[in-house]
Amino acid sequence: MATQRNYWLMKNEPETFSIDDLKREKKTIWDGIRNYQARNYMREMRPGDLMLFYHSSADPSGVAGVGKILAKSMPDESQFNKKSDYYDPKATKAKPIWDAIAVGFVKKLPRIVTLTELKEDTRFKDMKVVQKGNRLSITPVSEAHFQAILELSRQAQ
DNA sequence: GCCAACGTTGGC
DNA sequence: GCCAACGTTGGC
Repeated sequence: MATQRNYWLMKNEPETFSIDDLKREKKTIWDGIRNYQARNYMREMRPGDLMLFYHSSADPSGVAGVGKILAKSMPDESQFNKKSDYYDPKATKAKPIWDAIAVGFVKKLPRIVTLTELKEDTRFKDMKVVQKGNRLSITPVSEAHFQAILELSRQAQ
């Protein structure tokens, strides 16, 4: 039986790393996630899964592109690095706490599908990212929501 | 820059 | 194991 492909949404501030950066670098290691729920979602990711690259704290905030999960999650090296902002003194090589995930560039959307649009369209009312107070940087997305966002990006706003 | 939401920490 | 204090996220 074929493995089910899953879909995700991953937030990042474009000032730090944007869809254009991913396009230029082709792939990246998504690290620095320090939230257990987000980490657990990373551990569920499988090669071939697709993700919506969401620009947060941006003007405008919204979905900017698509990436592909390239490999299963691995220990996040920054947790061992005392000089890193993401250093975690509780983590050891033998017992890592945090994971990172390799993400490849797939495409930049023709235009950003903004958070405002997603909130105004009742089709997306069950999406985690539009729900009030959701700060989680990684959330699962249904295939229907994923496809609908790509379709919206092909239409003028 | 404000602040609501909410996850984490640590004293008890 | 409770919960107050604190820190962070992220839209506005």
